[in-house]
Amino acid sequence: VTAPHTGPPIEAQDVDEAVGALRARGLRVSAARRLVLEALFNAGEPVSADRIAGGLEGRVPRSDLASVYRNLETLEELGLVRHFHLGHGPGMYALGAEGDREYLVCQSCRHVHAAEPAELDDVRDLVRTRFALAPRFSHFPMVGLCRECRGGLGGGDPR
Amino acid sequence: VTAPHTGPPIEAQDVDEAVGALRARGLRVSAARRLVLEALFNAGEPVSADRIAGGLEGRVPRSDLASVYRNLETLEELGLVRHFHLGHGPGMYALGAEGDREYLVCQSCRHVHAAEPAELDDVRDLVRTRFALAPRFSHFPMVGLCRECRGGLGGGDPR
DNA sequence: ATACTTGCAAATGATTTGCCAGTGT
DNA sequence: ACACTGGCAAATCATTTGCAAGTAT
Repeated sequence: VTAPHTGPPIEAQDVDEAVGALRARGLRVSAARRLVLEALFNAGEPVSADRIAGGLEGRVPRSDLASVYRNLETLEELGLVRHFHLGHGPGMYALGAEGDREYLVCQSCRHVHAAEPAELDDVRDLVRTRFALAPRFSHFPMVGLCRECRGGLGGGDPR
Repeated sequence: VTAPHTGPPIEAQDVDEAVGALRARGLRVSAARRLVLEALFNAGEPVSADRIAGGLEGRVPRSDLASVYRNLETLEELGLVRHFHLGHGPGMYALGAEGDREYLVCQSCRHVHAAEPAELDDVRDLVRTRFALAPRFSHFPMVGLCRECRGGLGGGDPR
Protein backbone atom coordinates (compact mmCIF):
# COMPACT_ATOMS: atom_id res chain seq x y z
CA VAL A 1 0.00 0.00 0.00
CA THR A 2 1.50 3.24 -1.20
CA ALA A 3 1.11 6.71 0.30
CA PRO A 4 -2.20 8.32 -0.72
CA HIS A 5 -2.15 10.80 -3.55
CA THR A 6 -1.89 14.47 -2.69
CA GLY A 7 -1.39 17.49 -4.91
CA PRO A 8 -2.61 18.33 -8.40
CA PRO A 9 -4.83 15.76 -10.10
CA ILE A 10 -3.21 13.54 -12.68
CA GLU A 11 -5.02 13.81 -15.99
CA ALA A 12 -3.58 11.02 -18.08
CA GLN A 13 -4.67 11.09 -21.71
CA ASP A 14 -3.41 7.65 -22.60
CA VAL A 15 -1.80 4.54 -21.19
CA ASP A 16 1.74 5.80 -21.74
CA GLU A 17 1.05 8.96 -19.82
CA ALA A 18 -0.49 6.99 -16.97
CA VAL A 19 2.50 4.65 -17.01
CA GLY A 20 4.72 7.70 -16.71
CA ALA A 21 2.86 8.66 -13.53
CA LEU A 22 3.54 5.18 -12.17
CA ARG A 23 7.25 5.53 -12.90
CA ALA A 24 7.34 9.00 -11.38
CA ARG A 25 6.07 7.46 -8.18
CA GLY A 26 8.66 4.72 -8.25
CA LEU A 27 6.07 2.03 -8.91
CA ARG A 28 6.91 -0.83 -11.22
CA VAL A 29 5.28 -1.07 -14.59
CA SER A 30 4.19 -4.66 -14.88
CA ALA A 31 2.10 -6.29 -17.57
CA ALA A 32 -0.82 -6.72 -15.17
CA ARG A 33 -0.64 -3.09 -14.15
CA ARG A 34 -0.56 -1.89 -17.75
CA LEU A 35 -3.51 -4.12 -18.56
CA VAL A 36 -5.72 -2.50 -15.96
CA LEU A 37 -4.93 0.89 -17.45
CA GLU A 38 -5.51 -0.39 -20.96
CA ALA A 39 -8.90 -1.75 -19.92
CA LEU A 40 -9.94 1.51 -18.28
CA PHE A 41 -8.90 3.62 -21.29
CA ASN A 42 -10.53 1.12 -23.59
CA ALA A 43 -13.80 0.93 -21.67
CA GLY A 44 -14.42 4.68 -21.71
CA GLU A 45 -17.03 4.22 -19.00
CA PRO A 46 -17.06 2.92 -15.44
CA VAL A 47 -16.50 -0.83 -15.27
CA SER A 48 -16.35 -3.46 -12.57
CA ALA A 49 -13.11 -5.18 -11.51
CA ASP A 50 -14.60 -8.41 -12.73
CA ARG A 51 -15.12 -7.07 -16.23
CA ILE A 52 -11.58 -5.74 -16.32
CA ALA A 53 -10.21 -9.12 -15.25
CA GLY A 54 -12.40 -10.75 -17.88
CA GLY A 55 -10.73 -8.64 -20.55
CA LEU A 56 -13.78 -6.55 -21.48
CA GLU A 57 -15.26 -9.31 -23.60
CA GLY A 58 -12.08 -9.86 -25.56
CA ARG A 59 -11.08 -6.24 -26.14
CA VAL A 60 -8.01 -6.66 -23.92
CA PRO A 61 -6.26 -9.75 -22.55
CA ARG A 62 -7.79 -11.20 -19.40
CA SER A 63 -5.96 -11.05 -16.10
CA ASP A 64 -6.19 -12.21 -12.51
CA LEU A 65 -9.05 -10.73 -10.52
CA ALA A 66 -7.09 -10.39 -7.26
CA SER A 67 -4.33 -8.54 -9.08
CA VAL A 68 -6.87 -6.31 -10.75
CA TYR A 69 -8.25 -5.35 -7.35
CA ARG A 70 -4.77 -4.75 -5.98
CA ASN A 71 -3.77 -2.66 -8.96
CA LEU A 72 -6.96 -0.65 -8.96
CA GLU A 73 -6.25 0.18 -5.34
CA THR A 74 -2.71 1.22 -6.18
CA LEU A 75 -3.85 3.36 -9.10
CA GLU A 76 -6.51 4.90 -6.92
CA GLU A 77 -3.93 5.88 -4.31
CA LEU A 78 -1.92 7.40 -7.11
CA GLY A 79 -4.93 9.48 -8.11
CA LEU A 80 -5.28 7.94 -11.56
CA VAL A 81 -8.42 5.98 -10.81
CA ARG A 82 -11.59 6.48 -8.82
CA HIS A 83 -14.42 4.16 -7.97
CA PHE A 84 -17.97 4.40 -6.73
CA HIS A 85 -20.82 2.10 -5.74
CA LEU A 86 -23.86 1.51 -7.86
CA GLY A 87 -26.49 0.38 -5.39
CA HIS A 88 -26.08 -3.30 -4.88
CA GLY A 89 -23.64 -4.95 -7.24
CA PRO A 90 -19.91 -4.54 -7.66
CA GLY A 91 -17.92 -1.32 -7.38
CA MET A 92 -17.42 0.64 -10.59
CA TYR A 93 -13.98 1.91 -11.58
CA ALA A 94 -13.07 4.75 -13.94
CA LEU A 95 -10.14 6.94 -14.86
CA GLY A 96 -9.79 10.17 -12.94
CA ALA A 97 -9.34 11.22 -9.34
CA GLU A 98 -11.78 10.78 -6.47
CA GLY A 99 -14.16 13.72 -6.44
CA ASP A 100 -13.65 14.50 -10.12
CA ARG A 101 -17.22 13.59 -10.75
CA GLU A 102 -20.36 13.00 -8.77
CA TYR A 103 -22.99 10.51 -9.87
CA LEU A 104 -26.76 10.32 -10.07
CA VAL A 105 -28.30 6.93 -10.74
CA CYS A 106 -31.78 5.78 -11.65
CA GLN A 107 -32.73 2.89 -9.39
CA SER A 108 -34.98 1.49 -12.06
CA CYS A 109 -33.11 1.65 -15.39
CA ARG A 110 -29.69 1.97 -13.75
CA HIS A 111 -28.78 4.87 -15.98
CA VAL A 112 -25.81 6.78 -14.54
CA HIS A 113 -25.41 10.51 -14.94
CA ALA A 114 -21.95 11.89 -14.22
CA ALA A 115 -22.01 15.49 -13.04
CA GLU A 116 -19.34 18.09 -12.44
CA PRO A 117 -19.12 18.73 -8.71
CA ALA A 118 -19.86 22.42 -9.33
CA GLU A 119 -23.26 21.52 -10.76
CA LEU A 120 -24.19 20.20 -7.34
CA ASP A 121 -22.97 23.11 -5.29
CA ASP A 122 -26.35 24.60 -4.56
CA VAL A 123 -27.81 21.21 -3.73
CA ARG A 124 -24.90 20.85 -1.33
CA ASP A 125 -25.56 24.32 0.10
CA LEU A 126 -29.22 23.60 0.63
CA VAL A 127 -28.53 20.34 2.41
CA ARG A 128 -25.66 21.77 4.42
CA THR A 129 -27.67 24.66 5.82
CA ARG A 130 -30.64 22.48 6.62
CA PHE A 131 -29.03 19.30 7.90
CA ALA A 132 -25.50 20.35 8.85
CA LEU A 133 -24.16 17.82 6.37
CA ALA A 134 -22.17 18.59 3.23
CA PRO A 135 -23.13 15.74 0.90
CA ARG A 136 -20.81 14.14 -1.61
CA PHE A 137 -22.14 11.96 -4.41
CA SER A 138 -18.80 10.83 -5.74
CA HIS A 139 -18.41 7.57 -3.85
CA PHE A 140 -22.04 6.84 -3.01
CA PRO A 141 -24.17 8.34 -5.79
CA MET A 142 -27.54 9.95 -5.44
CA VAL A 143 -30.24 7.38 -6.16
CA GLY A 144 -33.70 8.05 -7.49
CA LEU A 145 -36.04 7.69 -10.43
CA CYS A 146 -35.30 9.29 -13.78
CA ARG A 147 -38.04 11.00 -15.74
CA GLU A 148 -38.73 8.06 -18.01
CA CYS A 149 -38.93 5.54 -15.21
CA ARG A 150 -41.09 7.89 -13.15
CA GLY A 151 -43.56 8.09 -15.99
CA GLY A 152 -45.41 4.80 -15.56
CA LEU A 153 -46.35 3.17 -12.29
CA GLY A 154 -44.68 -0.04 -13.32
CA GLY A 155 -41.20 0.92 -12.44
CA GLY A 156 -38.29 -0.77 -11.09
CA ASP A 157 -36.50 -2.27 -8.21
CA PRO A 158 -38.05 -0.74 -5.07
CA ARG A 159 -35.00 -1.60 -2.96
CA VAL B 1 -42.32 -14.85 -0.54
CA THR B 2 -45.56 -13.04 0.11
CA ALA B 3 -47.24 -10.41 -2.03
CA PRO B 4 -45.72 -6.94 -1.55
CA HIS B 5 -47.46 -4.57 0.79
CA THR B 6 -49.86 -2.04 -0.68
CA GLY B 7 -52.24 0.37 0.99
CA PRO B 8 -52.01 2.35 4.22
CA PRO B 9 -48.81 1.99 6.22
CA ILE B 10 -48.90 -0.25 9.25
CA GLU B 11 -47.86 1.66 12.33
CA ALA B 12 -47.41 -0.99 14.96
CA GLN B 13 -46.83 0.38 18.44
CA ASP B 14 -45.74 -2.88 20.02
CA VAL B 15 -45.00 -6.49 19.29
CA ASP B 16 -48.59 -7.62 19.81
CA GLU B 17 -49.88 -5.10 17.33
CA ALA B 18 -47.27 -6.18 14.79
CA VAL B 19 -48.17 -9.80 15.43
CA GLY B 20 -51.77 -8.88 14.71
CA ALA B 21 -50.70 -7.56 11.32
CA LEU B 22 -49.02 -10.90 10.65
CA ARG B 23 -52.18 -12.81 11.53
CA ALA B 24 -54.30 -10.46 9.43
CA ARG B 25 -52.16 -11.43 6.47
CA GLY B 26 -52.52 -15.11 7.18
CA LEU B 27 -48.87 -15.45 8.15
CA ARG B 28 -47.89 -17.74 10.97
CA VAL B 29 -46.69 -16.31 14.23
CA SER B 30 -43.63 -18.36 15.09
CA ALA B 31 -41.17 -17.83 17.90
CA ALA B 32 -38.45 -16.78 15.45
CA ARG B 33 -40.76 -14.30 13.81
CA ARG B 34 -41.79 -12.81 17.13
CA LEU B 35 -38.15 -12.55 18.14
CA VAL B 36 -37.26 -10.40 15.17
CA LEU B 37 -40.06 -8.03 16.08
CA GLU B 38 -39.04 -8.04 19.72
CA ALA B 39 -35.48 -7.16 18.74
CA LEU B 40 -36.57 -4.32 16.49
CA PHE B 41 -38.86 -2.80 19.11
CA ASN B 42 -36.19 -3.31 21.72
CA ALA B 43 -33.39 -1.77 19.68
CA GLY B 44 -35.20 1.48 19.03
CA GLU B 45 -32.72 2.27 16.28
CA PRO B 46 -31.66 0.67 12.99
CA VAL B 47 -29.79 -2.59 13.54
CA SER B 48 -28.12 -5.20 11.36
CA ALA B 49 -29.54 -8.69 10.82
CA ASP B 50 -26.46 -10.05 12.51
CA ARG B 51 -27.09 -8.08 15.67
CA ILE B 52 -30.70 -9.23 15.74
CA ALA B 53 -29.62 -12.85 15.37
CA GLY B 54 -27.06 -12.29 18.12
CA GLY B 55 -29.84 -11.21 20.46
CA LEU B 56 -28.78 -7.57 20.83
CA GLU B 57 -26.05 -8.42 23.31
CA GLY B 58 -28.34 -10.44 25.51
CA ARG B 59 -31.39 -8.18 25.51
CA VAL B 60 -33.40 -10.78 23.59
CA PRO B 61 -32.78 -14.48 22.89
CA ARG B 62 -30.50 -15.20 19.97
CA SER B 63 -31.82 -16.81 16.82
CA ASP B 64 -30.70 -18.18 13.48
CA LEU B 65 -29.23 -15.63 11.08
CA ALA B 66 -30.76 -17.15 7.95
CA SER B 67 -34.18 -17.14 9.57
CA VAL B 68 -33.68 -13.55 10.67
CA TYR B 69 -32.99 -12.55 7.07
CA ARG B 70 -36.00 -14.49 5.83
CA ASN B 71 -38.26 -12.98 8.45
CA LEU B 72 -36.99 -9.47 7.90
CA GLU B 73 -37.83 -9.91 4.24
CA THR B 74 -41.31 -11.16 5.09
CA LEU B 75 -41.90 -8.30 7.50
CA GLU B 76 -40.64 -5.86 4.93
CA GLU B 77 -43.08 -7.15 2.36
CA LEU B 78 -45.77 -6.75 4.96
CA GLY B 79 -44.78 -3.10 5.38
CA LEU B 80 -43.78 -3.45 9.02
CA VAL B 81 -40.05 -3.17 8.44
CA ARG B 82 -37.75 -1.16 6.21
CA HIS B 83 -34.04 -1.34 5.61
CA PHE B 84 -31.30 0.81 4.14
CA HIS B 85 -27.60 0.63 3.40
CA LEU B 86 -24.98 2.42 5.41
CA GLY B 87 -22.07 2.74 3.02
CA HIS B 88 -20.08 -0.43 3.22
CA GLY B 89 -21.14 -2.75 5.98
CA PRO B 90 -24.36 -4.66 6.53
CA GLY B 91 -27.88 -3.48 5.79
CA MET B 92 -29.69 -1.73 8.64
CA TYR B 93 -33.23 -2.70 9.59
CA ALA B 94 -35.83 -0.67 11.45
CA LEU B 95 -39.55 -0.64 12.15
CA GLY B 96 -41.69 1.28 9.71
CA ALA B 97 -42.46 1.17 6.02
CA GLU B 98 -40.11 1.82 3.12
CA GLY B 99 -40.02 5.54 2.43
CA ASP B 100 -41.15 6.49 5.94
CA ARG B 101 -37.82 8.09 6.51
CA GLU B 102 -34.86 9.27 4.48
CA TYR B 103 -31.34 9.17 5.83
CA LEU B 104 -28.27 11.38 5.82
CA VAL B 105 -25.01 9.85 6.99
CA CYS B 106 -21.63 11.29 7.85
CA GLN B 107 -18.97 9.28 6.09
CA SER B 108 -16.50 10.07 8.85
CA CYS B 109 -18.27 9.62 12.20
CA ARG B 110 -21.06 7.46 10.73
CA HIS B 111 -23.70 9.51 12.48
CA VAL B 112 -27.11 8.88 10.90
CA HIS B 113 -29.76 11.56 10.67
CA ALA B 114 -33.28 10.34 9.92
CA ALA B 115 -35.38 12.93 8.11
CA GLU B 116 -39.04 13.17 7.26
CA PRO B 117 -39.39 12.86 3.48
CA ALA B 118 -41.12 16.26 3.39
CA GLU B 119 -37.98 17.93 4.74
CA LEU B 120 -36.23 16.88 1.56
CA ASP B 121 -38.87 17.98 -0.90
CA ASP B 122 -37.10 21.08 -2.10
CA VAL B 123 -33.80 19.24 -2.40
CA ARG B 124 -35.71 16.74 -4.51
CA ASP B 125 -37.25 19.55 -6.57
CA LEU B 126 -33.90 21.16 -7.17
CA VAL B 127 -32.31 17.93 -8.31
CA ARG B 128 -35.31 16.91 -10.35
CA THR B 129 -35.45 20.10 -12.37
CA ARG B 130 -31.72 20.13 -12.96
CA PHE B 131 -30.94 16.48 -13.56
CA ALA B 132 -34.30 14.92 -14.43
CA LEU B 133 -33.93 12.59 -11.49
CA ALA B 134 -36.16 12.52 -8.40
CA PRO B 135 -33.80 11.35 -5.68
CA ARG B 136 -34.79 9.11 -2.80
CA PHE B 137 -32.58 8.78 0.25
CA SER B 138 -34.57 6.08 1.98
CA HIS B 139 -32.76 3.01 0.71
CA PHE B 140 -29.40 4.55 -0.18
CA PRO B 141 -28.82 7.50 2.15
CA MET B 142 -27.16 10.76 1.30
CA VAL B 143 -23.50 10.60 2.30
CA GLY B 144 -21.27 13.49 3.27
CA LEU B 145 -19.42 15.19 6.07
CA CYS B 146 -21.19 16.53 9.12
CA ARG B 147 -20.22 19.88 10.57
CA GLU B 148 -17.99 18.47 13.28
CA CYS B 149 -16.11 16.18 10.96
CA ARG B 150 -15.74 18.93 8.39
CA GLY B 151 -14.07 21.12 10.99
CA GLY B 152 -10.57 19.66 11.02
CA LEU B 153 -8.62 18.45 8.01
CA GLY B 154 -7.93 15.14 9.70
CA GLY B 155 -11.23 13.55 9.05
CA GLY B 156 -12.42 10.26 8.14
CA ASP B 157 -12.74 7.51 5.66
CA PRO B 158 -12.31 9.08 2.20
CA ARG B 159 -14.06 6.15 0.49
C1' DA C 1 20.30 -8.94 -6.41
C1' DT C 2 16.29 -7.97 -4.31
C1' DA C 3 12.30 -5.71 -3.23
C1' DC C 4 8.04 -5.30 -5.54
C1' DT C 5 4.33 -8.10 -8.06
C1' DT C 6 1.85 -11.78 -9.73
C1' DG C 7 -1.20 -15.77 -9.78
C1' DC C 8 -3.65 -19.09 -7.43
C1' DA C 9 -5.96 -20.75 -3.46
C1' DA C 10 -8.14 -19.93 0.55
C1' DA C 11 -10.36 -16.64 3.76
C1' DT C 12 -13.84 -13.00 4.72
C1' DG C 13 -18.33 -10.70 5.25
C1' DA C 14 -23.01 -10.21 3.88
C1' DT C 15 -26.69 -12.53 2.26
C1' DT C 16 -29.15 -16.40 0.05
C1' DT C 17 -30.65 -21.12 -0.79
C1' DG C 18 -31.53 -26.28 -0.33
C1' DC C 19 -33.43 -29.38 2.42
C1' DC C 20 -35.63 -31.87 5.83
C1' DA C 21 -37.34 -31.90 10.36
C1' DG C 22 -40.48 -29.27 13.24
C1' DT C 23 -44.84 -26.66 14.22
C1' DG C 24 -48.67 -23.19 13.85
C1' DT C 25 -53.52 -23.21 12.54
C1' DA D 1 -53.15 -33.19 8.60
C1' DC D 2 -50.40 -30.17 6.00
C1' DA D 3 -48.67 -26.23 4.28
C1' DC D 4 -45.80 -22.97 6.32
C1' DT D 5 -41.30 -22.31 9.04
C1' DG D 6 -37.04 -23.06 11.35
C1' DG D 7 -32.37 -24.50 11.75
C1' DC D 8 -28.15 -25.81 9.83
C1' DA D 9 -25.02 -26.53 6.15
C1' DA D 10 -23.56 -25.19 1.91
C1' DA D 11 -23.65 -21.89 -1.95
C1' DT D 12 -23.08 -17.15 -3.84
C1' DC D 13 -21.00 -12.54 -4.68
C1' DA D 14 -17.72 -9.04 -4.05
C1' DT D 15 -13.47 -8.40 -2.18
C1' DT D 16 -9.30 -9.40 0.51
C1' DT D 17 -5.29 -11.95 2.04
C1' DG D 18 -1.42 -15.51 2.40
C1' DC D 19 2.29 -17.13 0.11
C1' DA D 20 5.54 -19.13 -3.00
C1' DA D 21 7.30 -18.12 -7.54
C1' DG D 22 8.32 -14.54 -11.01
C1' DT D 23 10.16 -10.10 -12.66
C1' DA D 24 11.05 -4.99 -13.12
C1' DT D 25 14.59 -2.01 -11.92
